[in-house]
Amino acid sequence: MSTTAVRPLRADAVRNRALVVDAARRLFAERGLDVTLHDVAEAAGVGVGTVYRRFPDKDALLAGLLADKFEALVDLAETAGRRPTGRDALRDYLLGAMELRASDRALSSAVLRAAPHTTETADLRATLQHLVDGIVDRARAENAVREGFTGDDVPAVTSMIGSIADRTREESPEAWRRYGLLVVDAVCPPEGAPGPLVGAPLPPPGATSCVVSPP
Amino acid sequence: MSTTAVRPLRADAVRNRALVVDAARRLFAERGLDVTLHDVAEAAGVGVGTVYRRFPDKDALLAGLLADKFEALVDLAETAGRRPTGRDALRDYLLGAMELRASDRALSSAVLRAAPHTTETADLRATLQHLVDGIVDRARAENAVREGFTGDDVPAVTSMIGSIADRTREESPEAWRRYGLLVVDAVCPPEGAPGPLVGAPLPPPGATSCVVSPP
Amino acid sequence: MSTTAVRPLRADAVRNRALVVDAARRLFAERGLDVTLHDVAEAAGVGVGTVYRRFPDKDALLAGLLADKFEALVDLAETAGRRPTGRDALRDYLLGAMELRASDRALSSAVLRAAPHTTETADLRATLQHLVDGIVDRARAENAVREGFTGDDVPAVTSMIGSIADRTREESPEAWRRYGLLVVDAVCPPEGAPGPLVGAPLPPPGATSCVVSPP
Amino acid sequence: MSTTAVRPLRADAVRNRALVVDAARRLFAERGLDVTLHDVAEAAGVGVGTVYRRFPDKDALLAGLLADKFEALVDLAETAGRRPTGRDALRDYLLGAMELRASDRALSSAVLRAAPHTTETADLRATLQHLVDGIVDRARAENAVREGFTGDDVPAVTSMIGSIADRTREESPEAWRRYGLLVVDAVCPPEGAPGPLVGAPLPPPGATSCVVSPP
DNA sequence: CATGAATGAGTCTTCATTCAT
DNA sequence: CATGAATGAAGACTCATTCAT
Repeated sequence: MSTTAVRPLRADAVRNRALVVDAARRLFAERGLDVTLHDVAEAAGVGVGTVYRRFPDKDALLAGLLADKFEALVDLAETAGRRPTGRDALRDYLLGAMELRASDRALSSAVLRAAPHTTETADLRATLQHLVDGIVDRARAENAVREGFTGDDVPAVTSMIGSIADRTREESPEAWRRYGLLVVDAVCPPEGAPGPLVGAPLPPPGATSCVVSPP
Repeated sequence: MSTTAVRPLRADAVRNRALVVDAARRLFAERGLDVTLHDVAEAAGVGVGTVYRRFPDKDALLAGLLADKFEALVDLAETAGRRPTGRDALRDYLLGAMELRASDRALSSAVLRAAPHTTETADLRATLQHLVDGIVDRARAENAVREGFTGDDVPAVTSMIGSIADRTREESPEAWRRYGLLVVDAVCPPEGAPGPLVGAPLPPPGATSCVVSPP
Repeated sequence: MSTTAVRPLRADAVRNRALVVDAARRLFAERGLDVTLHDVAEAAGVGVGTVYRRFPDKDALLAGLLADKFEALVDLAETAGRRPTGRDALRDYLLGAMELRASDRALSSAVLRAAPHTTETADLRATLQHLVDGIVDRARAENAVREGFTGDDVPAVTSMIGSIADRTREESPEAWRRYGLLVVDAVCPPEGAPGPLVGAPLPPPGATSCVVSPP
Repeated sequence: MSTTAVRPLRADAVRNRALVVDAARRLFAERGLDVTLHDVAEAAGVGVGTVYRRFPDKDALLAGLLADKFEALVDLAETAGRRPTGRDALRDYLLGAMELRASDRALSSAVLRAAPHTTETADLRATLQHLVDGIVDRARAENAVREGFTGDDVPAVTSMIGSIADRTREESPEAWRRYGLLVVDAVCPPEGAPGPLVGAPLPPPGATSCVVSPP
């Protein structure tokens, strides 16, 4: 009846789940989807069995992380939504979402998989979509959006940038911004004329040297 | 695969090599990098050993496919370069490159890896880069390019779209065009004002139903 | 296998580890280093994975077996060391070591490899060397040793005989004794004059018939 | 009718066979039995098929090398047999045979296998055995041989030393002499009292440092 | 005859997942 | 409930041997 835990075991479970999720987030972000669940378990300081008790399989674990990300996106959408203009709100949200996506290597891979979508994420998705639609609608009302662009396009442009980030995370973790801004400008142009691209082009894949920023 | 063979392969070897390459291209395009070389061999109708005879390892095979793609890109750049205006040339090339990239799932993954870059691909890359730089320069001379954009940015924007294509190849193989055009417009705006986005937003990842194009 | 386990293995793990070690010892002894770990696993009645769980790779497994043998040698050296004369102690040890070595085909091969020497075996080696040096020193004090022979020569003469045993284990498992005694006599002559060689010459390699002992 | 080759093909064949045998001898001696027949073929400058045309399989090739060695041993036995005393003849032969054996890593491995004995080697073996028996008999007549030792024991003691040589070829290619002489002295003592062992004990297997010779 | 292309069984090793303790 | 031991299906790669050119 009360909200205090009647069964202490539940508390342990919660703690363990958190440990696993934290470890998984860290490892997946660092090393991508190739981490084994043994690695996750070890990093979390629990046995593999415990991981499997909390998450039926690897995909479920990814879904859990995904849920976390959706929460962060919801927060972001709420914050961005408070900007006075729709344009700023949309630009803030897009860049913020790209940033989140860029900070986590596993996310794109996870998104590609069919399985990881649970009811938990479904609910969060719905909430998020609603908020984002609102933001896009406001910006459109200000004539600040490329014609035809809708809230449903947002994940696509975000994940596009994520793929760039995945490729460059090691050498220049901020390289994605150049293309992120390009896309944001294309979707929702800034107030004045867009300036030159920021940052430097990506070193062509396979090149070992890093190109320096042009003057 | 290459015109620079040191010694002409025997007739049957050539045929088998082609079989392997074709099978590999098809399987990699369909199923990504996870295909085993056994699968490739089987699809090609040869033994695994034959695959390993032609390509020391999996990466070498990917490098071979990559070389093919680079050749196609070089062709594309040459064709596009013949357009009267730099603007058209650049837009043609970008869309064409996206198209090529979209048609082959393995390509992006291969590009991410360090190994598959051989001298063969390196040479092709250099040629390609030269052609593309020329195209971008022409377009810039016409003031048709987003300020700051260079030839080195081309692979990045192409691969960005490729990642979209990878996600949607199954359900709607042309979905990438919506975002491809968005990006092309951002890099090199069309003559008049850009119209509305083409196609429909992506079905949000995880959704099972396929959204139909709005009227 | 070792008394220095950092953390006691679970009961079933201990049992399985023993099964693996036993099977490995048997198979390696019978068929040399060419047994696969699948064979070992099957003979032990466990899955391959279990073998790999206990021993990171094949060399580690060999190192484990080696450790066992070193323990046996240490025991032997202790027992032999209790003989009243250094001469008897040394002769006992040499023959005993040859006997151990002759009973296990994998041992020589394992010794040839660089990898299988772990800290565990290193410690045992040190102990063993100390004991053997003591025995040799005692025998030398009695003037019972070939001039120049040291404790460091012991492994060499033992392995020499082992190579003979490897070749003859199938047809006449005791054939090595003839040469073992020859060498022991050379290193540490018996009290009186050495008698005739024991046993019969080896059937020349390649001969199919087995030579019988001369009267 | 004449001894000049009527069929030039035969000449080619002989040349190729020699190329293969030379390459094989070199590679097997250097790297042991693990060399592939591709390596042999390449080193010989011929195709694999040619190797298989000359030698039905790997074992047959080894048998061929073995035949070479037997020829060398026959030469050696003839030379040694010319020494005035049986003692010197036997000691010469034993040491010489050990030397031959020590110079070739593949030999011991080959001897262990059942297959490689062909009629060619069988004949050579017989010749050799006859010569060696003669040498041993002469030495025995001089009372210069350990009682019970026969010509049939010669291969055993030689191969014993070979196993030592195999283990030490890399680091100290002459290390086997210490034990070779020990065994020769045991079989056929020198005129006076045997002096101290020559050379230094083997570094215990697994040790990285090389023990220096005692004063 | 020589060549080297093709074969495919066999080797080692990894890892997602299950289940006894 | 937590643990980590056990499982075994793959996967990448090798190489002795055969056979088409």
